[in-house]
Amino acid sequence: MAPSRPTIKDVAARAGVSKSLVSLAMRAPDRVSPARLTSIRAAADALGYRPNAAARNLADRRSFTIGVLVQDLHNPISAEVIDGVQRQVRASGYHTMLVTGSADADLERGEIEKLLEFQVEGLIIIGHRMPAGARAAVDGECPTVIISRAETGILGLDSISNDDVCGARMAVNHLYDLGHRRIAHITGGSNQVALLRRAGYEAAMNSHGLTANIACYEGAFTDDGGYRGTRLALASPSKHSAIFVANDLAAVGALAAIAENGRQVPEDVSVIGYDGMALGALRSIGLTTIAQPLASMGADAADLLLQRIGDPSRPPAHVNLEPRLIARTTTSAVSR
Amino acid sequence: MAPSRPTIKDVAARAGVSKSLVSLAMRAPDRVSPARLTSIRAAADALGYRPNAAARNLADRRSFTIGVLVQDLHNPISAEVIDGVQRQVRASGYHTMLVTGSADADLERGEIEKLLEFQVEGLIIIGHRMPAGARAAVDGECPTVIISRAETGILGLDSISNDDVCGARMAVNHLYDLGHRRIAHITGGSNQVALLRRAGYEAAMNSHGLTANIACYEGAFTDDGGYRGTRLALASPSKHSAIFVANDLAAVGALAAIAENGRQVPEDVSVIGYDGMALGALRSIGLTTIAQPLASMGADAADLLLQRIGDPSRPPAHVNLEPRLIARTTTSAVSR
DNA sequence: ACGCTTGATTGGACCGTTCCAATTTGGGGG
DNA sequence: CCCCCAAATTGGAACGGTCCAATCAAGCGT
Repeated sequence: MAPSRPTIKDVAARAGVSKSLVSLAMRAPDRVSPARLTSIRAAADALGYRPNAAARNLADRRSFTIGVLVQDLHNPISAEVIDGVQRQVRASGYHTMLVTGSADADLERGEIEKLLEFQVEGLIIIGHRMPAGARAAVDGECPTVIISRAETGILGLDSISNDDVCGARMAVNHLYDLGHRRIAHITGGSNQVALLRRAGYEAAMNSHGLTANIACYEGAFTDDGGYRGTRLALASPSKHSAIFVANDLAAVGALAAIAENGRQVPEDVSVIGYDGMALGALRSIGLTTIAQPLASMGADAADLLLQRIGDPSRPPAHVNLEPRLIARTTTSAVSR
Repeated sequence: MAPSRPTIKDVAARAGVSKSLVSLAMRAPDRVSPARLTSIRAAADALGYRPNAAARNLADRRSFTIGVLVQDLHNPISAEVIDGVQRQVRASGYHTMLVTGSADADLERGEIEKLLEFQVEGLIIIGHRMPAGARAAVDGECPTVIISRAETGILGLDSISNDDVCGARMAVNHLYDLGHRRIAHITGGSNQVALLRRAGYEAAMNSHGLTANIACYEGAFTDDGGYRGTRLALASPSKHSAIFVANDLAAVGALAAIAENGRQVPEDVSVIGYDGMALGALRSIGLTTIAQPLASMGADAADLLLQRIGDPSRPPAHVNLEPRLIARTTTSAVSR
């Protein structure tokens, strides 16, 4: 019932040649005579031959595959980064093997282990968390690039990130240019990324001479975090005319808090987020935001990785891409 | 520089035993004497030994891997389905290899081909489009389950879907129970899924004796599609008090159209979507919806696949899961 | 015609495992 | 003590490819 897939040997037999020639025909068609080539090809698809990757990888001692660990598949941001990675990886004749991380560090480690067992030639980690166990395992064994916003070059790995400090300044500058002075910040918690964005906010405020107006409210990178932080901000005596929220998801939460408070966006309060997730572009939301160049980050990561595969001794590089402002409808000039 | 990974042979040498014993120790530790086991293990991790999956798969003639093709990674729905698949697949000792489809049918076909070369033991396709070229390739070669809302058993494949007709009726019934009678439907276009939902809407309207009130407006499964369809609906002379939109994304577009029209949700118009995407749960949106049991669909698909792997001759099964209503804030009793 | 170069083809070793038949060990019972 | 059996261990043949050195088959210039 299970005639098990035909092998190169079967093809050879049917075409009346040696298996070596079949192998050659597959890899370098121009090195076998046209006549043989034809009959080999005929035999191959008469039999429905499909090369066995395991055997090929074993013999080649390489897999032409690069592994991608996505820590949070639910984050819509991941999809875009993956697109970028795939496009670039494919263009170089490599193939991609995707694996999802999870809160469970052991599972995550297991996934990486699998990837390594499969002899991936490189690893791309998408997410801002360095898989704990994986670090050691990966280190020095397999070229790795981490796409994240944090851990800037702390490890000896290549990394790609967006420039959070710069992005945060862009956000503040945008509001400043619109005439806002009482600009509050809803933080994203105490993780690396959130701290950088906060630092950028403070730096920009300072450079505009608005040191006295700096006001940070505790939030988180979630709908709820933004909602709660914003309630705090609205309750404060200082009447903020604009709010820079640590990420888009939280900014959407901020919108809810503002509406609940009976104020209008952007008439009473302007809101700007960070990330550029597709969600913000929806008509009902129209969130102004600082967009990370997600696809580029993916593509650059792939480039970096391929370079390192080519030259493992190259010193680790850290690429920090500049995000860009997308002005939509949640920000407007301050009203007198 | 590249000492290339140690093999089972290196471990054997270092532990002073034969490679066969090392192999055995890895697979069935209890069949090796404790003393040897200890020294083998010591040698293994002194060397940082990691089994070579290619070699193992070759020798075993199986991969313990199942391939997953995700047609639209950007659709947040995919992530949840994948979660379900992974959980179940892992529980059975299998491993998952994820691959993304794309608009380009050739690329998609290529990805499936790769999966098959890797000797995956089964295939799960997430998406409502049957990868054109893949169909033939896959057919009869590799157990396959398709998770989709359409193609109900048309193919000889196992499939999982949610019951769109039933879900649409639930949506209408919910509105009906709230006292609504002038219920409009914004369609999702002319694809299979959209048609089923529309059919469910019409059936429900009929069974409530509201045949005369049936009103479908052309839309699409996008933010914009919902927006446009809803504008049509609002412009019509029949004053609809409630709108059932073909999916959540479009429902969010509907919300925008309604707001733009100066009406309130749910006071003036109730809105209900379909899918249950996470987005709808955001505070700013609070969309009432018919939620597909995404994780269950994934898990069931995995189960089905594993069953079929166990018994390839089992006749194809089609599981149609019932969705459930999640009432949030975009629907309320009709106001007199 | 003839040795030669060149291109086409082949046989067999090898990649890192698993598996099985065969061999070695280690006691226990008589 | 020796014999026998079970448990522990080993050697070598697959698995399905790739690659290389060796063999074969043509042309070609002189």
